[in-house]
Amino acid sequence: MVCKLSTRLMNICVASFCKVQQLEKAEAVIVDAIRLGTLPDVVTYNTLVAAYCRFVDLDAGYSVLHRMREADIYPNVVTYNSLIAGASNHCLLSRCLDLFDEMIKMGIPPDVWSYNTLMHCFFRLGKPEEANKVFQDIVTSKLSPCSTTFNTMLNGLCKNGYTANALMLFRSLQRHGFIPQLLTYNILIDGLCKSGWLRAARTILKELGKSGLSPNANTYTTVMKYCFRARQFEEGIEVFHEMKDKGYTYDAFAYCTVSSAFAKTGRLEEAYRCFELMVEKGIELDIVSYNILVNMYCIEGRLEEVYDLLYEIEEAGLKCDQYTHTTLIDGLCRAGNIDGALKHLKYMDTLGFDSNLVAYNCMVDRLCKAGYTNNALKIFETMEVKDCITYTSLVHNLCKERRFLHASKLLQACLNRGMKVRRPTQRVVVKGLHRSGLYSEARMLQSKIRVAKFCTD
DNA sequence: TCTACGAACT
Repeated sequence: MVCKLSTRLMNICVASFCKVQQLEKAEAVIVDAIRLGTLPDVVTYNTLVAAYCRFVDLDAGYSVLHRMREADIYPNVVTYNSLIAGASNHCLLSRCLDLFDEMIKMGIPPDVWSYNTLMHCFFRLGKPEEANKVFQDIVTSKLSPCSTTFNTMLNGLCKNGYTANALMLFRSLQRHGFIPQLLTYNILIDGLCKSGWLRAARTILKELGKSGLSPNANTYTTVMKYCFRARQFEEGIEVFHEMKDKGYTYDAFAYCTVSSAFAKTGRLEEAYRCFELMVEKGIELDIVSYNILVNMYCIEGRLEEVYDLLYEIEEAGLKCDQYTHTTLIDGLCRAGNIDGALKHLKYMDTLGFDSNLVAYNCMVDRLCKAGYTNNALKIFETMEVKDCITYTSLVHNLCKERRFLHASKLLQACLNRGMKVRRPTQRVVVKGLHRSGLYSEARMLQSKIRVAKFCTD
């Protein structure tokens, strides 16, 4: 009995250290406990597996699995779920699936948590069909779906562009007696806003108000972000004050949302003030907050100071990510230092990020805006991956230079690749072709637009 | 002891 109690106490200590990312201290607790005669159990090891997967990497989590085997402790479904989550967070789908095989071979049947995590992994990788298959499996199998199953599904549908399906699923769940949680509302409000379904988002927000639940800091931050994005500043600031009145303390998310919105609209003094408030509150800056500061310096053209800031980021033990580099590249272009931007872009290429697409797009867009369309086209030719934003920047600027035929060819290439192009962009090209007397090209483009519309509808 | 939401770059 005494031993059991001390194992529980040890586990509470280990979990507390793991929670705040102090893995060495957690390990030290275990060493001390063993010295005093208390052996770690499966819960102790599971806590470590989860922490190593979250804060280090999957292999570190896996090495704890080996340690538990050496200690003759058998992993259970929670152990594997932590590993699956680790694989999922690093987008390692094949490792996720291997772990499923491994646990089944070991006689540990996956539970609804395992499947929820797999579903989330498919959604994160942009594979909604596979995620939906997992969802259907959960619903029709003996595993009963839980609220996380539905929340994960709703979130995944929204993030993968299936907003209408998410809304339909939500209504159908409600008809079947599902009581939405605050998290469910937050997921839907953000998802609907992101897809531009502002009216539907407002309806859900109203339903949240009537549900007896109170919005939290997360809800306020989301609503605020979309007010700013829709250029409804006064409304956004109102939400900001309402959040304060309701007694919510602002966290890094709220401060970052507001200061970045101010910066984007040229209200730099207010942006800095907001950022300072965050620092005064003692909120530790993470890489996202630093990136917002980098952007503010770039907007002001304080590029020398940006380099100091990059140094400060590394000094703080953080790592510059693709946003940091992209923001700097954009800032260099904005300041007219195209050579510097190109140099940094090449440097970024060597850093091994998943994608440098946005950085390339910044280069293309800023070159176009500065009137160097041919240089932008040269960069465009070297790009392996392009998206509709790449094409749209070029098309608009070619039109500005009255190079409608070239714009039309690019627009068609874009449509042929199945990318969506905004209506105003299409109209500019068609109108330009007509005005220049290029009627047959205009007809060809219009028919391409119709076919593309038919395919996407 | 394990899963799901909000902040940054065109």
